Amino acid sequence: MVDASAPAPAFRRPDSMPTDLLSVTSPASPAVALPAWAVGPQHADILAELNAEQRAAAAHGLADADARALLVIAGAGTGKTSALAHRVVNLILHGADPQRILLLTFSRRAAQEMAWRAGQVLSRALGLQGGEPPALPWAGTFHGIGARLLRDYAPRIGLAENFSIHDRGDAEDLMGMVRHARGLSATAARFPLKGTCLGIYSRVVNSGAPLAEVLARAYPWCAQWEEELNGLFTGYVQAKQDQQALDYDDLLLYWAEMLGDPGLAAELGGRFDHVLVDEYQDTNALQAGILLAMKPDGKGLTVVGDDAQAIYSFRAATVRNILDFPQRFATPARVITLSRNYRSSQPILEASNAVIAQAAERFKKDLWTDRHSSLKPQLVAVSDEAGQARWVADRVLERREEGLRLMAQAVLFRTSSHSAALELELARRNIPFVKFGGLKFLEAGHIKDALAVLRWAQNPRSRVAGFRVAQLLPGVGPATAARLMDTLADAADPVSAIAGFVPAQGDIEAWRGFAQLYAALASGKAGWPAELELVTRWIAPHLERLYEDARVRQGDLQQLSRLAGAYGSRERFLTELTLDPPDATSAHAGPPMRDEDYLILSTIHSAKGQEWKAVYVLNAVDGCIPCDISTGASEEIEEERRLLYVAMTRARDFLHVMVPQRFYVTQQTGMGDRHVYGGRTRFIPDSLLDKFDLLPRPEPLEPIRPKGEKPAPAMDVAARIRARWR
DNA sequence: GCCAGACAAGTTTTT
DNA sequence: CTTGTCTGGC
Repeated sequence: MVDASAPAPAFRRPDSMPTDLLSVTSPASPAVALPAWAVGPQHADILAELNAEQRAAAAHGLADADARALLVIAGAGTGKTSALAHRVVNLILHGADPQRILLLTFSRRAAQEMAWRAGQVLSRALGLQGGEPPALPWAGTFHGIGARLLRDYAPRIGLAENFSIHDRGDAEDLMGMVRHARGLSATAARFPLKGTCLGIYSRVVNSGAPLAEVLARAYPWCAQWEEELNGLFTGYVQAKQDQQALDYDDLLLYWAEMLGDPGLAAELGGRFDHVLVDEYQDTNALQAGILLAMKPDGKGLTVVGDDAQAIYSFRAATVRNILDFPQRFATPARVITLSRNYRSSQPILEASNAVIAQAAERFKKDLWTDRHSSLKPQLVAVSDEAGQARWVADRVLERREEGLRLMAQAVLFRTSSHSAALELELARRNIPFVKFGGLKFLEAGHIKDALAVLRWAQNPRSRVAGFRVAQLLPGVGPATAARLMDTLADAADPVSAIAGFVPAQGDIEAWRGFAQLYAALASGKAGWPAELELVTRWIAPHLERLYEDARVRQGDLQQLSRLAGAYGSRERFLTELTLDPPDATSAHAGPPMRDEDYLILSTIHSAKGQEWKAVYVLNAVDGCIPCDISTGASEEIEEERRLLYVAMTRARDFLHVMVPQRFYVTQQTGMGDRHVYGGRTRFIPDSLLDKFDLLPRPEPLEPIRPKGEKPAPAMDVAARIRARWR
């Protein structure tokens, strides 16, 4: 048994990590138990700075000895983080042990911010000056906490302690290998791709629903493969266990299964006096099950969320979790609603409220604010994406002239690729930006290659890693790699097995070089992060051979090396990178300097929980918001509506909703690019137009016509654009 | 039997 | 840009 006070292996994000500057930088302070003198009635009254609703949430169950579970419905910008942080501090001031408080958040960034805020409040309450406030050792994501608990309990549940954690890509690769091994890549009718298979599998695990139901509801086009999929998943689970690997879902699933044992459930539940969960609307059935198993009577359980901001159903999150929460307990939970918005101006709030008011089912709450303003949000008609990019860039610069830093402004969009035109425009004008969401650093092929080498050294049984690495060598393809992994599976000593392996058509010299590298890594003599240098040096010539743009990729590897120095060991590096990948990409070669100013570009999903003074929402047209893929079931439409609501409520003072009149879809070659007239998003119908300032200020349209045809008269186009606004 | 390279197709959102 | 499939060459 590892003591709960042991330093958290998976929980400290190194300060020097480049992406860190994008979030609140919290000093990673060690867990400090409060001195006895600090606990008592003499502390400052921290609750005085809250409003009545927040205070009720922060004080629930303390003064009045009300032991019910607590549900806090916290609308956008209502000071949710503050209320939660104050609750944590209040608990501590009333004698709760910080080591026994479990704080579950949606992202690591949110966890850090929460821990930091709580630390601030606590310092103030205790009148601490300077010095490090006590930290919350058990603040993290469900997945992160799961990983940590599983490392602790591994010996007791028959799990290898050095289990690998597969990220999405690894999991897909393994699924692909099993898919192939079972002959499913050569079926007459096309079998679902490995990514789709993993999606289905993940959905089954996270929703707890039977495969047939998941197929019918979310993957109807794969329904004919139910039997094969079932077999595939059996093989996939077996493969994971054979190589001692857990995927993201397993981190929750093993945790939940562990709680199925009454003894362990009592032990785990008893380990924490208080469990607080943020963003509860985005948890799934599996996560809800974990909470219930840990706190069956609801005592000590607090969940906070906003059903109007549920945007993760694709991850099997269900808004039912929050809607049904009060009734899950013998004594129903207490519900407190925070409705005072501290973020947005009155007109922005009104427009956002109007958008969400059209939603079908929700906890009723109309947010209010006293931040009056005469400035309505703008609904801006532009010709097309290029015009949109120019308009946004113009406005961003204008605002900066007015004194609003780039960092106080953000551009939000539904899909990562929607910012492409804008990125070009920004680059052209030398406006620095950082983009969140979309393809990540770690998903690039060459980064995965390098990490696979390390992962393979860490866990020689990792078939996914070995399979990938072996194929970097000239003359080694899937067949040889598979043979190698088979040989290795039976071998007692992986190092000599690799050294002794002879690739039939491979380059013997190249193979020897790799065997030496592997031996060096396995011995651990080089130490960390020197090991990564060895890998980088070894991999360079291979990248040269495999990729056209090898030089750029070399640069990325150096970036990886820089990251590596901040972690204590190879194991930590791999684990933390998997659970908390750097989530920003930027136009710069390296990360921007700390004092540099840059514009934020972000998917709406990644913008959750954040706010900016000025917000630009791109492509508010049908087909983008709602996304044309998600226009099937009405539930999906509702989620897209909430997505727009989330985007709009990020704005404090200025909100611009962009409506390009013409939107291109790239089609197959030969037919040329097509365009669609999606029209303004259905979530802002005519009846809501009075909530906005309309800016029909279209850019001049380029003629759109097949070759050889005369351009349409300009007047036609202009009339058409006016007609859009009626 | 196996690899490398060419070609086509599918690309939402994320721990 | 990546993944899957097909084909030519060893």
